[in-house]
Amino acid sequence: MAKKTTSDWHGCPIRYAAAIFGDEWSMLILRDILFKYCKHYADFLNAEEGISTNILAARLHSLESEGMLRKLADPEHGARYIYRPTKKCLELIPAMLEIIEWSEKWDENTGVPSEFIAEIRLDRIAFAKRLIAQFEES
Amino acid sequence: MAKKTTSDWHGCPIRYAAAIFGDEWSMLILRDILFKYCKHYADFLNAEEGISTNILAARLHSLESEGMLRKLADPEHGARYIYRPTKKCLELIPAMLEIIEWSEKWDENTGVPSEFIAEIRLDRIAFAKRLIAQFEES
DNA sequence: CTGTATCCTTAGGGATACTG
DNA sequence: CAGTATCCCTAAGGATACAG
Repeated sequence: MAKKTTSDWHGCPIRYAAAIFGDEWSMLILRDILFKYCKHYADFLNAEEGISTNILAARLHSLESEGMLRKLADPEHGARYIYRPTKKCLELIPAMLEIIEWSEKWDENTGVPSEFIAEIRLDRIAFAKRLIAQFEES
Repeated sequence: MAKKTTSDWHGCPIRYAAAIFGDEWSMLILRDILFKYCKHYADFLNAEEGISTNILAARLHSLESEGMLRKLADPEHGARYIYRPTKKCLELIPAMLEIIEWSEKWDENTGVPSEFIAEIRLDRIAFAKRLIAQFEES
């Protein structure tokens, strides 16, 4: 099946969500941008899972065209860009937190919680608000 | 990328979730079983999106092996089976509801809410409890 | 009805080279 | 650094036939 977009596939909320992040790489990119502060192309490229560069570029374009990411010139570095979440993207955080909570409960193989989990556990709501505040001031 | 399973891919809650339902068809099957009371093979097969039979069979096996579905003999019909959600699956409902709420807000193309959305809107929490009650008595 | 099995096509995606 | 372009391969997935 070709990857659906929201213009192919709407009218049902689950289908709509599936069109935007219903594939493994998009979910991981959203994780990186929402919870790991990834900003630059290389940050995503160097994530643990090892996405390849062509796939990363395609997914970033897709997420940008779906209104999830903004691509901005990096004021500090001439030729660099930074990717930031849109409001639409940030508002996915509650859903992501529910998913995280569910996975933590059911993944028996997790073993020691990663730093990532530990940080989010500290205070989920405060964490979400901090992210949204970062957005407001940008 | 070959479809990952939770045994390939754990240690991160988002990755774990992506391995289970991080593809379009699995999300839609979960929708059908959690919110549309689909029970029989044909119910899934005849869903609006038109999944093909080989893909459906593969996804049902995958979801069953991940502990999301139980396949039971249908007491009322000799050769038929019914698919029912496990507890693990039902506990995904809060996350699904968050996703639905998010999609309803951001999908500008939805137009008139479907019966599906309307029913869930009635009372999300009561709806979820009803589903869980159905499970308990089964 | 509930699937399996098979054929076939295409898109997803890995590796890598290359460009501004 | 931040991508784009190619090559190539595999697996996802559509269509359809068939079996219990």
